[in-house]
Amino acid sequence: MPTVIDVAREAGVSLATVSRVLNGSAPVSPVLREKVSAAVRALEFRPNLMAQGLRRGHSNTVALLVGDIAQRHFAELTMHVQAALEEIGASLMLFNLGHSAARLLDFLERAPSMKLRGVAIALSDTVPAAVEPLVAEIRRGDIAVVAIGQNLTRYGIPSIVHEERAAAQRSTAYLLGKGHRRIAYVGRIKGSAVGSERFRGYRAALRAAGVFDDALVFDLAFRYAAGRDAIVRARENGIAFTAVQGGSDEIAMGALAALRDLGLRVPDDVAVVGFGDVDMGAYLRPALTTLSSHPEEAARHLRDLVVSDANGAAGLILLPRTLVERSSS
Amino acid sequence: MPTVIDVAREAGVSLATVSRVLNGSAPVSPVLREKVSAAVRALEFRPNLMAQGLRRGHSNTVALLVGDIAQRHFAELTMHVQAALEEIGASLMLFNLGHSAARLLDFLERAPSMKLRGVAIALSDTVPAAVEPLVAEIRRGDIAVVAIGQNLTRYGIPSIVHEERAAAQRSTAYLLGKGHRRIAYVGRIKGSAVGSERFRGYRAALRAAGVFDDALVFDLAFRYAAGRDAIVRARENGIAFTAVQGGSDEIAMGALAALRDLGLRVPDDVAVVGFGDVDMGAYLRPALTTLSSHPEEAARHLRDLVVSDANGAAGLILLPRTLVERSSS
DNA sequence: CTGAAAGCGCTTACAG
DNA sequence: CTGAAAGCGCTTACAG
Repeated sequence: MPTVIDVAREAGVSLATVSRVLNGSAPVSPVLREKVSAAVRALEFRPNLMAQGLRRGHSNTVALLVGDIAQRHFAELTMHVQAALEEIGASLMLFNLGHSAARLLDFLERAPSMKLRGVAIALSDTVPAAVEPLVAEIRRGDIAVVAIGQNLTRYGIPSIVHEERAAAQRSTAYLLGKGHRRIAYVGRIKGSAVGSERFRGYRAALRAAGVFDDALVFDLAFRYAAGRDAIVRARENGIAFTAVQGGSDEIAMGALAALRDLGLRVPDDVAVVGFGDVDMGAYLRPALTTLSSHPEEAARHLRDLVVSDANGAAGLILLPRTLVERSSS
Repeated sequence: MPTVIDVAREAGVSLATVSRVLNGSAPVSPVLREKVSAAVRALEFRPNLMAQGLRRGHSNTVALLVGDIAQRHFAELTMHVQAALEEIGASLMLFNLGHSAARLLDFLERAPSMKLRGVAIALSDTVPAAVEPLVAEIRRGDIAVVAIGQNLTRYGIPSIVHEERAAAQRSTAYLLGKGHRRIAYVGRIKGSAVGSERFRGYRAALRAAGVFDDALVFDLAFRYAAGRDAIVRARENGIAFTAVQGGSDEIAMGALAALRDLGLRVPDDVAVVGFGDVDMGAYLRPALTTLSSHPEEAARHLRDLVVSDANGAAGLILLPRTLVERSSS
């Protein structure tokens, strides 16, 4: 692998000039610039990223911490984040937390030594206050820290979030508008900050209509199993309902399967609404009514925050969700 | 951030001793070892990964190139690869190719300058021969290159693959055993090496039974849409069949939706079999019959190859698939 | 077993 | 506009 020394020799200039041409960090005469460019091409030179990183104090890598990449919306987010970072020449380091707060803290502790360009925290789980000093330490190294999907501005972290409470409220109101009064909520998952946020919207809508009933709220396992188990258990306990608001599309899909197994028709006997508009939903039969998500937009905002070195602001960027009506409701 | 110099000063030893204790690279007397450890703890020292990488000649990051992270099985693979790499203290850099060969070549060209520890290529798309010299160049830098999901041993790349042809053949034989004679294949996707490999197994089974019919082979779009479009088009063209072998679970899911839309019952009118056993399949109704995948095992093998610095061997590791029978067939 | 010194490949004051 | 030199923070021969 050729180094800047080789390029300098080939071009007949100093190391400094090579570096200046490469980075455009200082004016260089057209003659030397062309010589350097020719040498770079001839040698197929590419700067050693480790050396560059050491010297500059940071790499061009952004770490994305996701709550659980097995969940569809995190996979979609990951895809868009990778693409958005690529636009600014940054690489994506992926770290899957698997819903573990311990793993989050562990990573944040190690982050300063990694010399990252940024850290994006994408979690639905409740984030412990212990992250605050760790984030402060990371920022001391001039690393951008951004939250996606959950509002962490209370820890001074700029956050890009979808509306959750208002969206769930709107969705529940939609079901109320269709005449439903017994609407179950599946997905106030224990430890999920986002899940309980959505729950609050659901509850607000039902309270406003005077039909909130705690017996219709289920917080069980997670993903498909949660949806299925909630339906099965409700049946066992003789709890009646005519609609289900899922805490996620995957939970709603699990509910659809359980309803089918119990011989209930959707939407005739029970209407089902998901959350997140995961691509699969449109291909289910009945297709899943849901609330949209905008991972691509979130990724774009993340990219911009990394570029502008967001630290300091700790602003909140809010992405709206819209109801996507399909045949399950 | 404290450096080794700070640790050395704190411990009253030389830099070399600090490094030796940190890396266990040479014997150090118990007394000094303890002094260094104490200093490391006191200062909460963590080695600068950029400096370490520059000096050692490589980082501890492994790049995973996936064909399309939007496809479920790539997301699952990514999850397991991240976990497996973590066991050896390595980080995962994720690069999504989006089925673009140009992007693959581009990444491989840049790879040597990244000073990675390894590159894992997980693609279903046909890989052009142009990768061969690029891979050779990468290896010159002592970076392990491994293929997952597609046999690239012809380019000298050790490969971890699932059986494809034999599995598809077995699956098709299973449908034949159920009495089906008109079995459609959806998923010989243009440019998909893995897809056409599966197709060959399907064809072999049907030819052995003397019932292969090219009119029943569909290679259209990809993912859900492929399955849906194939069914719709077959219907429009009056092509009859009683079973569908999908080139992937997602394609099969699209087919299920289309069949439902056309008023056909599964499995009574048409049986459907997928490929890959993506988690969603078990929650569909009817649940999807499919062929298993073993991403966790693949990730484990990858980890081992990275550790043993696989280059040179170029062996083939074959993972078996088994038929997972559910209600769609 | 231990330390002083060189060097990995860059970038950036500093001096001209 | 240009170059010689220092230095980012490690690791590893080399000498003792």
